Amino acid sequence: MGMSLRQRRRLQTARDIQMAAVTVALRDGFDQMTTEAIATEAGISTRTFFNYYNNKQAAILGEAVRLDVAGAGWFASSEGALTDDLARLMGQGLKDNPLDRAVLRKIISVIDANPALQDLFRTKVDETSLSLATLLDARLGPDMASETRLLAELATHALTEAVMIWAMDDAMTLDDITPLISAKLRNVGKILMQGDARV
Amino acid sequence: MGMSLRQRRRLQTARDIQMAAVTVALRDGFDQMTTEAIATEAGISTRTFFNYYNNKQAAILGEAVRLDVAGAGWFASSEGALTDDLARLMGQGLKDNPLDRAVLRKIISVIDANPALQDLFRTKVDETSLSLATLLDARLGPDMASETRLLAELATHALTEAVMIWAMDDAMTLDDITPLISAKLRNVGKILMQGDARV
DNA sequence: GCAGAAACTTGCATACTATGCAATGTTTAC
DNA sequence: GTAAACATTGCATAGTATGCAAGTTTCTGC
Repeated sequence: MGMSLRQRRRLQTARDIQMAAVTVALRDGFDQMTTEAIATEAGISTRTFFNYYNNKQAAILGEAVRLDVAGAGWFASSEGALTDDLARLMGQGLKDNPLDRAVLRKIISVIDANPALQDLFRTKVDETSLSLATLLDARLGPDMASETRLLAELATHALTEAVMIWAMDDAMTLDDITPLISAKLRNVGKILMQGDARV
Repeated sequence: MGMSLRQRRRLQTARDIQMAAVTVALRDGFDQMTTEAIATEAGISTRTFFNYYNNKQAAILGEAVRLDVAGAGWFASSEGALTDDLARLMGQGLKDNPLDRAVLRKIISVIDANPALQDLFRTKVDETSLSLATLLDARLGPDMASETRLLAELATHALTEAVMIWAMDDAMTLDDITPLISAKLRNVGKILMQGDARV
């Protein structure tokens, strides 16, 4: 019931290309990096490169964290604090989408050196935001539709920050991410209410 | 003290190109749109097009709203509700960067038809976020550094949503945007605190 | 006003990105 | 074992983007 040979090869090639892209980006700089260089490094033709990724950027950023919307029915009806539930939801998402710390660090290096990639990274992360908005809609009801999107983006940004911190800190485990997100969200909530008597 | 002839022409050409880009995008579809078509529509050479914009996307999205960081000293030391002050700050930014409702509507049409542009639009908006983060740092102090960025992004997203609503609703004035942003932020704050006893 | 500096437009050359198509080879399913 | 599905590749081609140099317009200081 494991993957077929074809599927395993495809996945492996996709990873090889990503590694090659990151390697070349760190070596030559992102702006100087050509698809030809990536293909050569990965041992494939440039044509094959485009069979796997639509462009260079996509090759460097991997797959986005995908939330298991189906398995998150509990979220809509939970009575817990929203910040905690959001954090739990995303913490679960991370466990379902294992990240390689070493690869992530390299990716972060490339992003740090190329601000233009930051946008693409956020865009990638915001794919998560979409499924989250659906879940929030279910929990908060239609009255809050306009705030739902803001909240979803806020939560995914918090997730991104937390993942970055985790990637850089060997002492952290994946389990430490959930409370970190929770704390971040709660702090933002507190700050937002600062000086506001209308709570 | 007015702009020189050169400056006025440059600005006008930049606007002409943007109009041309939007027109062509609506006519041919963004994916089918070529730089050559834009240049022809704008009455310039393709080479000149690239003297004004780095790429097609940039030609469609105009300049980002720029906050007047220098003139916002009041923000750091204000005692008012943070949500209100943020809204006021961004409302002021809008007045300093007058938007053309008709053009904005066309841009929104193009974006709606091309999800890929949504990311770029947000990226554009997030340029505002950077200056905002600086101001928030000054107000909240170094302890809150990690939440500052989240807050800045949240606020700029709220700004974007409010501007979209304004663009679509002729009955709204620019002055209506400030309280709208304020309300959105306050609601997000409330929702974040939902079920949280630790306030 | 006029001369020279600075800026703008353009064509041309060139490197790179990205896609379609067709040929060939590999894996899968029955 | 065979046919269908899928993967890799080369080739052709359209489009993106930049550097450079030549020609023109605008600006600056006198």
